[in-house]
Amino acid sequence: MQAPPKKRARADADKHQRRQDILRAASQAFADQPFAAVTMADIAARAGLAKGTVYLYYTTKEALFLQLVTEALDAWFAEVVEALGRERAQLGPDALAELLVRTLSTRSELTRLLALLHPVLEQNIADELALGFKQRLREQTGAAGEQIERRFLDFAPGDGVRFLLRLHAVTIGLHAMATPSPSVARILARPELAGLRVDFAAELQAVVAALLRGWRTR
Amino acid sequence: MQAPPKKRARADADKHQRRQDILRAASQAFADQPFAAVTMADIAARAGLAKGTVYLYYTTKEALFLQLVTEALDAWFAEVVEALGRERAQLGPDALAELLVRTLSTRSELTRLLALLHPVLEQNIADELALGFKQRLREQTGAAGEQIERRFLDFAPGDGVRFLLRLHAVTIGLHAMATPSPSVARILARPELAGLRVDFAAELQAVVAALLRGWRTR
Amino acid sequence: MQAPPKKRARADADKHQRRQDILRAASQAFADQPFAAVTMADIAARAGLAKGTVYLYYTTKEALFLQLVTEALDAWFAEVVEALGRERAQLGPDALAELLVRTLSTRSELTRLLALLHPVLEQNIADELALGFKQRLREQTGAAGEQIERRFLDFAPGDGVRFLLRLHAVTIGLHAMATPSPSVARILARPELAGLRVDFAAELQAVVAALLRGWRTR
Amino acid sequence: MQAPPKKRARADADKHQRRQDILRAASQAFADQPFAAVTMADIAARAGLAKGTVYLYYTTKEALFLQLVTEALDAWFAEVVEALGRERAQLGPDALAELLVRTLSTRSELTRLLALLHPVLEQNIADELALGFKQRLREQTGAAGEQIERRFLDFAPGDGVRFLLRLHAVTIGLHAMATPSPSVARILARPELAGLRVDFAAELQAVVAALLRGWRTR
DNA sequence: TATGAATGAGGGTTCATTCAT
DNA sequence: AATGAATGAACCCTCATTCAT
Repeated sequence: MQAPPKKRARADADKHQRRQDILRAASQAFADQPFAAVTMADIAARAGLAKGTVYLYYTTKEALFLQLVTEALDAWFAEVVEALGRERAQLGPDALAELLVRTLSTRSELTRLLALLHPVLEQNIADELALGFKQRLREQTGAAGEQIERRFLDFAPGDGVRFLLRLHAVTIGLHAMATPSPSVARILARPELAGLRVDFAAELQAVVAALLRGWRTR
Repeated sequence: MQAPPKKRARADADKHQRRQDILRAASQAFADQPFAAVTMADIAARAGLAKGTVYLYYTTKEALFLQLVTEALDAWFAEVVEALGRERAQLGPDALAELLVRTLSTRSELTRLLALLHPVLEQNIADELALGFKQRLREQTGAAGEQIERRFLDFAPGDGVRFLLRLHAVTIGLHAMATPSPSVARILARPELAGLRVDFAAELQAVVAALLRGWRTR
Repeated sequence: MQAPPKKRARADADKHQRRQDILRAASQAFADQPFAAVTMADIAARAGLAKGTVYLYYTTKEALFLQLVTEALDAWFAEVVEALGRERAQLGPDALAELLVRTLSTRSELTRLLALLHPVLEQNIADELALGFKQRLREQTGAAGEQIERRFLDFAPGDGVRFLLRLHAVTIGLHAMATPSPSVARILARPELAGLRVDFAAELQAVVAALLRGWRTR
Repeated sequence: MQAPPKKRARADADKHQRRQDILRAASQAFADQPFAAVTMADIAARAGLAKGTVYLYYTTKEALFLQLVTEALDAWFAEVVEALGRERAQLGPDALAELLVRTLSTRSELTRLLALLHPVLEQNIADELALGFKQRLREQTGAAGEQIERRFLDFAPGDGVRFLLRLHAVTIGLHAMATPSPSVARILARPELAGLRVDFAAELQAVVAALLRGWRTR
């Protein structure tokens, strides 16, 4: 009982499709288990490919997931830019925070990946790949940052990028705190520990709004 | 020529001392390598003990490091409380942020451990241990939170704890972003990517100050 | 259906025995397959041990087999020295060659290992191990060399060691040529290729005798 | 920007050229790394061909290198025969040895390949190929052997071939011993281990000369 | 004939943890 | 309480070879 070999991807379009297939397979595998538990063999199997084939498209496991981050970030940036573009007037701190939190809190894959980005994914990738990722990040951050600067009065030039980086940090941290292990989740269910529970979306909203409200150093 | 077996720790004081020895050994080992690279064998050797002995005092590697976090947090809370106690008057956002950042940015072991806490340390510990840790955390957070509430005008009751949790999140996130892998560090050295570099202390100061400035929801 | 864990080897004697057990297991596995085909898992299984346990006694596969060479060489040197000691008078080239060939050609494990020694075994061992091996080799070669010098008139001081090294080389080379792959063995069975067949013992005898006969430079 | 597909080799001359190109590429790749480290992909790239194309000309990696041995041997035999032909008179053992050693010790590719021949190259080739190689070897050995018999008084008919096979064996063995791994080379640099160092050319000269000197069984 | 995408077997090694002594 | 021998799961990646295009 074995799947037939995949058709060979000769044209660029086919290759691109294959990369996408692998990415989808990785995304699926990542959906219900932590990064460390996802094996390349599993990804290959889900994509209907042999193990070695995956390595034709991604040189390492980290490189593969870095691409996943890239695409998830792209999608998020696109949504943010689009949403901001739809706004006619300036946004207040709460409205801006709400827009960002809404787009982030529905993207749990992205937030999980962001938490992985620095301690794991960026640890085993070629310089070239890292460079590409960072340059793209700079561009996206730059473009979205400018867009944000136009929608939020208190932002001076350059503040958009600064803000996005800080949003990134807050997202990472809150995500970690809001995602307890099963064991810890049980503990936190106790009433007396209610104060330590973190609701990702609510906290993110609160923190980002406050950050924006207090932005101007005066 | 081999070290003689350690004297048995019978009295409670001896046992406590042994636990401390192990903790110091772990701290040393952790100082110059990442968590994953620290082996229990290494810790045991540094403590002059056999591998098995370490397990008499800490049931898992994670439990051991959780204790390390506990002590590092204790020390930090103590310093914060002490420093706040020394202040006579109310503190402004910048001053409060400065106090917190100063005490945090000099404790790199603590910040590294905090980044590990949720994704790693809390993954493999007994419920009992997790409970103890969280309860202590609640107490410390509670006490320090109250103290902070007294020093910062905009804080309402309960805000101290909330703020500390958010500080925790920001610390985790900024630490991750400010600690690139060697490969990524090389990349970020390029002038055009200057905007993506994160200076832990400076950013923490900026974020925390803004957070405090914008605290009051009105 | 699983073997019970081996009793723990605490005493030095027990540990030595365990090393021997592993060595025997490796020897068995090596008897009917080439080095590359022997897996550490196989060796462990034959020794009734877990895979990891083997690594407590030998740090790498190569280190393990280097020990096998060591012991096989020890045994051969012992036999040679003993046999030479039994001779009362000087030996002629043919007699000396015969003695050496007899002791070598019955030790196919040794000759196979010698062929592996330089291109494989010495490739992945710690300097310390390599040093120990070479020093022991020097001692054994030195002792056996002196013994030989006493039994063969044409040898001047130092010639014993020189001769043994050359014997080593010839052994390696002839063994390689006398051990064709199945495919090549089939080919060489053809009558017209009879001239290319190499009989290890016969050739070794001829070469060594000639080498001795022609030793004196004069 | 990619190299265009190579023009198709239709004429026999073209095909022969392509085989030569591949051989040259393999030779280059083999020059600075061990056999195992040379990949077929590397060879193909150096030859400006696709991986699959190489397999149109050589069925396996071993077959390719066997051809390399063949050519290197051809060249050596040619040089030897030519050099012997230039000699007018008989050669003494030292002179004959010197001639052979000179021609061998400058051909490190050949000696490296010979060391590979039996344990590696002859392991994975079609019978047909092995047959061709052995037959050619027999012819070359036969021709060169006869030539040598004419130049060395002590040789009886058939001795030339016998001698060449033994020369082959000695070459293999001494090459292995004279080519230590980096680690072992470090070890052998110690003064007390000087006696175990093997200088390929010097040893080969000594052994071959002795072999010749002692040739006549009487 | 040329290409290069696809295949998939294959194994040494680490190390947290256990438990006999 | 201390020891340290024994356990065994876990896994990425390479690369010779094949074969559809």
